Amino acid sequence: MRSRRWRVGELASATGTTVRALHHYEEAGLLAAAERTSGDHRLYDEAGVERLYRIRALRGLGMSLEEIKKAIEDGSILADLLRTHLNRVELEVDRIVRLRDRLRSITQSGKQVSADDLLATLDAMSCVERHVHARRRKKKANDSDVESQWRILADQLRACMSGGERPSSKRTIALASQARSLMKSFADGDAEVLSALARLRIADPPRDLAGWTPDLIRYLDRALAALDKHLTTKLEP
Amino acid sequence: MRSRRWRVGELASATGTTVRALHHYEEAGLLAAAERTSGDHRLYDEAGVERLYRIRALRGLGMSLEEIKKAIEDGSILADLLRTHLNRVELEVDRIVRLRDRLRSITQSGKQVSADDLLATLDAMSCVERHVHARRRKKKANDSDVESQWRILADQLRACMSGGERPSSKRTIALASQARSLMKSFADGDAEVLSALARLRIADPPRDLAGWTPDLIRYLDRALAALDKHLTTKLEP
DNA sequence: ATACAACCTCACGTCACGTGAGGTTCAAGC
DNA sequence: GCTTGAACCTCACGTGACGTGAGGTTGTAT
Repeated sequence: MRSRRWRVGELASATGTTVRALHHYEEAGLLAAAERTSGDHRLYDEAGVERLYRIRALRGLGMSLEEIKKAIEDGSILADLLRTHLNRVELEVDRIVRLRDRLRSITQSGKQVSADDLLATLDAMSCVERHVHARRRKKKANDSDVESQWRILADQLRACMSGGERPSSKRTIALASQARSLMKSFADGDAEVLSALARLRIADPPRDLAGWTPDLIRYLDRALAALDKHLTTKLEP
Repeated sequence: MRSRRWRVGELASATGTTVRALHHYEEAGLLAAAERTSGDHRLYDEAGVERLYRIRALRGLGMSLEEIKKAIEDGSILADLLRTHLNRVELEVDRIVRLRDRLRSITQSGKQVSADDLLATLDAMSCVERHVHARRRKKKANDSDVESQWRILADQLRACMSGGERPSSKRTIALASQARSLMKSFADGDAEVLSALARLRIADPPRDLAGWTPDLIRYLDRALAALDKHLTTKLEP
């Protein structure tokens, strides 16, 4: 029972990547060939194809290769990643359609193009590019600050949970709001994708920080839901 | 009559770019502030906003900053660039909708995801990213080869034009086909955008190559149109 | 005067590859 | 078996559009 195999050029061409990228992923410890021929040619299998999809999807979500490396060993379910990816693509469709509509309106109006038109167009353009920005912002700056904030937040949230406070209590909601702020700084405001990433245990809160146990994360999820409900109620026009 | 002014941070924030990028564009000779305050703060005007739009739109079309610098001094009409940009965005909408539809179909099917599904998804993903690839491919490799090919092609096409051949003659169409191949290698197959870029005198054929006069470019345009008509007639099922 | 945000220039660093060099392997055709 | 050319290998320098931080000045509000 010999399963399918792809040489590096075949895989690159079938997936629209490059041989160089596949080499690079192997060097980076992300994706090794299933085997080598006697002549040392790489042969990838179906598991490799799936792994390549994971790599490229997570990269599209703004993660660096180093982060992808960590995330990809999680044994997360492919279907979850597909859903997260789809959510992200839906957002991108919305953004680019918005830009298209703006450009259509400008080019069809026959009037002189105003500076405000161009400013708004430029802003829409940067929204389309936003995922690239998010990737590049993931630098070391203030990592220790962010980590200590997460740790403090975990302590406070655990006190609420241990003390039997409902996720919708005033205090818990305030902490959830803080958590949201921290999370926003990671993924540039895409709250919906963020919560999906959190479920994938990829995004903040960092998994390797003491205190952020699965039950605490679930508690935070419920607090975030309560926060959303609270905000919706409060903001009804 | 004092027109509007933006400080660098205001412009960056209104357009979704960064202060650093605006600094960089100034260094690169792409976009200078209209004036400076007594404290040396930059002040941009409406012409600067327009120029920033041009820069970002051309960058989105895959050009390097150096190429943008050349292109932007052409005195081309803003409306033409807006149209070209819109054409490009329409293509991008198509591509990302295709990817979204594929992801929807996979996540909703409830069946095991096959390697072929993933291969096709990865390919669709790379189509979405295609403009980034085109930018990165503009390297020195084979520039002299490409230039000589363009030169030879110009000579041959001029012979047809001077000899009074219609753009739809067999020989002219064959040359147009060759031109299309050369153009494809530049912009990764986006023929529609390519012809728009050619009209903007941005893309190939290179403007600084002897022989590619405006009348010859117009002749090529007509030959390309005749080629398209010829192909459509030939390929009718 | 003080405080803080926004600004200035300078300059090293980034990251996911691109590119080319120099060589080997593979497969098809004769 | 030999030849040819495409596909493959490893190695390693280079890339480009900024990101980031340092150290200082300017502008505005209190």
